[in-house]
Amino acid sequence: MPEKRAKKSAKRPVRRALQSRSRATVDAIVKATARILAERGWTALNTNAIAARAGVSIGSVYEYFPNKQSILNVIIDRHLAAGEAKLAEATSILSSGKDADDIVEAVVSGFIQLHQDDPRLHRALSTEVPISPAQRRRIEALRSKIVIAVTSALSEYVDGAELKATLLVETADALAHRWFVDKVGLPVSASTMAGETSTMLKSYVSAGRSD
Amino acid sequence: MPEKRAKKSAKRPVRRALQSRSRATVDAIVKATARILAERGWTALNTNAIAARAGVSIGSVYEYFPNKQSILNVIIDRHLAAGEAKLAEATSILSSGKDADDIVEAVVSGFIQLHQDDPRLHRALSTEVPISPAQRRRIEALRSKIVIAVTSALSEYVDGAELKATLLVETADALAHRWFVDKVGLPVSASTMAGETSTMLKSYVSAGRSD
Amino acid sequence: MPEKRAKKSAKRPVRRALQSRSRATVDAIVKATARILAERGWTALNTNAIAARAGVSIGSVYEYFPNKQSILNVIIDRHLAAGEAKLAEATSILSSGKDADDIVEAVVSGFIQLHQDDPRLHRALSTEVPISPAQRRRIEALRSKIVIAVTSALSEYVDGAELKATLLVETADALAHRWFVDKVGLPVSASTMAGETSTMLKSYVSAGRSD
Amino acid sequence: MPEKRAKKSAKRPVRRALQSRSRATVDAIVKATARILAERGWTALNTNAIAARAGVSIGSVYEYFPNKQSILNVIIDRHLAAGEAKLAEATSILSSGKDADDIVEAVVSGFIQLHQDDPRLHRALSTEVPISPAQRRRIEALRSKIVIAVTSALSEYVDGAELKATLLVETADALAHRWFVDKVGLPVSASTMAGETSTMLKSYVSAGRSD
DNA sequence: GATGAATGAGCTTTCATTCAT
DNA sequence: CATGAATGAAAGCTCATTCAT
Repeated sequence: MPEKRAKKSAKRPVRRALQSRSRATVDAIVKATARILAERGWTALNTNAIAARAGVSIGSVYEYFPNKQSILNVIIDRHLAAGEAKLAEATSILSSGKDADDIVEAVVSGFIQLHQDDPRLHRALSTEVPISPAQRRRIEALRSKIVIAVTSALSEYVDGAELKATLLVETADALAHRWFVDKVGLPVSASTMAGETSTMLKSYVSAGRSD
Repeated sequence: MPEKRAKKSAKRPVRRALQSRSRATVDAIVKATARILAERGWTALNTNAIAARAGVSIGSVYEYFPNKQSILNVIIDRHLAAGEAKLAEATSILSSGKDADDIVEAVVSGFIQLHQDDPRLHRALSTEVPISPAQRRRIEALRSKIVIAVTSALSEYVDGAELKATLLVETADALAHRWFVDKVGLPVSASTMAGETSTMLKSYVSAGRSD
Repeated sequence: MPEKRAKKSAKRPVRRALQSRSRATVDAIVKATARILAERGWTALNTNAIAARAGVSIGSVYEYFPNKQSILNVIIDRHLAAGEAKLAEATSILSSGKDADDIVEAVVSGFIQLHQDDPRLHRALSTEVPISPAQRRRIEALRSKIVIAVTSALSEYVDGAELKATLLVETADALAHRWFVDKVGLPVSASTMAGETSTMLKSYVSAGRSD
Repeated sequence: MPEKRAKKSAKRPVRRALQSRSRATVDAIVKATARILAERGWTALNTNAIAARAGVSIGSVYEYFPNKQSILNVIIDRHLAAGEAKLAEATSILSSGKDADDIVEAVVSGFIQLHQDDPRLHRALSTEVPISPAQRRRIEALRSKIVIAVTSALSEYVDGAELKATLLVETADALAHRWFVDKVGLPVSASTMAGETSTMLKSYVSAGRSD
């Protein structure tokens, strides 16, 4: 069995090669899942379809994932990671920001960017896929982090920063979802709605400030 | 033919008794469905569970509903009907309202009342249950009606009433959902959040008005 | 309860009236069954459909018939009775017949008349409805009777009457079914096929006769 | 990459082994279906019984067949294929035949062979199983082909070949069914009946020929 | 007797998961 | 490790039959 010896004698490279192959397989599975979810929805998502779409066997899917939910968890995790990345990115803007309006602008545009990236997948994740309590906690934790960051950024400009940050974040998130994911019944374009959203929130955040 | 007369005179009560039995069965099925949905979620909702929870046989479920989805449709319909009733009720307030602030108050409190009624069921319906395109259209139609009513009410007080009505309705709906259905991560009580929501929206709606 | 006394005091007329009502109900059920069978086939035949079509309640169906099969049995029985009636009628022709050709003619036209009466029902009965072994025996018994009658009629004209009668009866039955029930792929009209059938069978029956 | 080569060289046998396993499963399912149909009839045929009898799980049945009807289609197809094979085989006899009697003999014995092969299954297929319109067309198409072949074979010996071929084929088919499938009420052995059938048909076909 | 609501065994089918190859 | 055939619990639904009214 030459393969076996090869593995033993040259563990590192082969392992690394294998790992990259593994990673590729995992990635193919996750991407296939996301594609099916975005294109055909939760009801059409089954493990055989995932395997077929990923170009691997169903056995391989279970080689890398203990069950179907765990694939979804990866997708949700990636979404949350994207959210965290966006948060980190925004934090620098927030901290280096000039005034409260810039902060509102950063929050609103941050959520819009988040929802504009693959809105069909986003919709599926937020309205079809059953979320486990653990995932829900992770989502809320991220939300909380964002609120804290925004609170801290706002606190030097306004009073009652936490309350305002909470409203700002929730409203920006919900309305970005409506304008760019649901996209229905809008009297004007989504970006006009986004502008109006900013206007409303800037006015709200700045209301009654000390200066 | 005395039997015939006897039968005729007896038919009504029997018929009525039967009808009330039927209605009770239908009601038990719908209620059981709503209960399971609220308590154990869409994933746990199956026709056998519905029958068991309703205390009827699976056959009775299919005596009154052609399929599983149709039971859900009734529940969704009832929810929409509740929304429409609330709208009708609010409309009188809107039309007899004194100023723009009253309108905002009516919209915000209307959505809060809507979301406070069985929030777990509300959550299940809005984030788990697969909604058919037809149902989605009905939901959007109701939203649209509400926006129109609010637009009309606002138009005598402010400029750009439609845009403002849209933002007002969407924000009120989304935030009421967050404060009273999701109920997570709030720095203060839900009703304080609601008060803040009203404040923000009143200020937004009244901003830049002519007088 | 005046009805009850009425029943007791005037048993006969009421009983007869009831019996005729019963007979009407039974008849409606049987006719509805036959209609559904002829029009929509065995797969569409269920007891609720029968009750609805007969204009009676499902309970009444089970008042008069112990189960679904027993309704079918009545239909099959009626068909067999029609066959027996046709046989009795034909027997007089057979016995008063002038020659072997008349006998063949009588047999062929007898089967044609049998198959022409409601061919869709006939088709359903012969190719869809599951026949119980008991029914099959009854059918074979009737066949047997016919063969015996034909044998007896033929025996004064030909040798080997039983063999010839068997072939005659089976061929006439099978071909009448093909020409008038299946009605497919015929190069000429069904009645021309029937004429040819007679010709063939007359020639066969008369072949090698003593005269 | 020795593994790859090893895999490649090993793939074929494995693939073949898998294929033969699949084929064995498919075959077991089809055979089980045919057995149940022959022994216990259409009423007793359900997918669970098929799986149990085939010694496979119900899941495997649906791995290879999209639904119950498709299993039956395979059986019907096989029957039709057997009929077509018999036709092809008979055609050579027909074309190389010496006279009209040989043709009749070939047709009669062809149908007998067809019906003698698993007569119980044959009976179930022809009198119980619901045949789709498409299958019915296929059956009639085969019948039509046979009639055309026989017509062509007969046309050099007799006048009105098509009419005679139609009667010949229909009679041979129907009577072979009666003698070898239904097997009831025969005064003499099935093969004697078959001989008589041939005699009748030979005489009919040759009647009124020119020579 | 008549009614029709209720019953539940039993059917077809799906799909997450396992395991022999 | 990869494969994909096989598994079987579980779901949706039908319909002959029963039984309270």
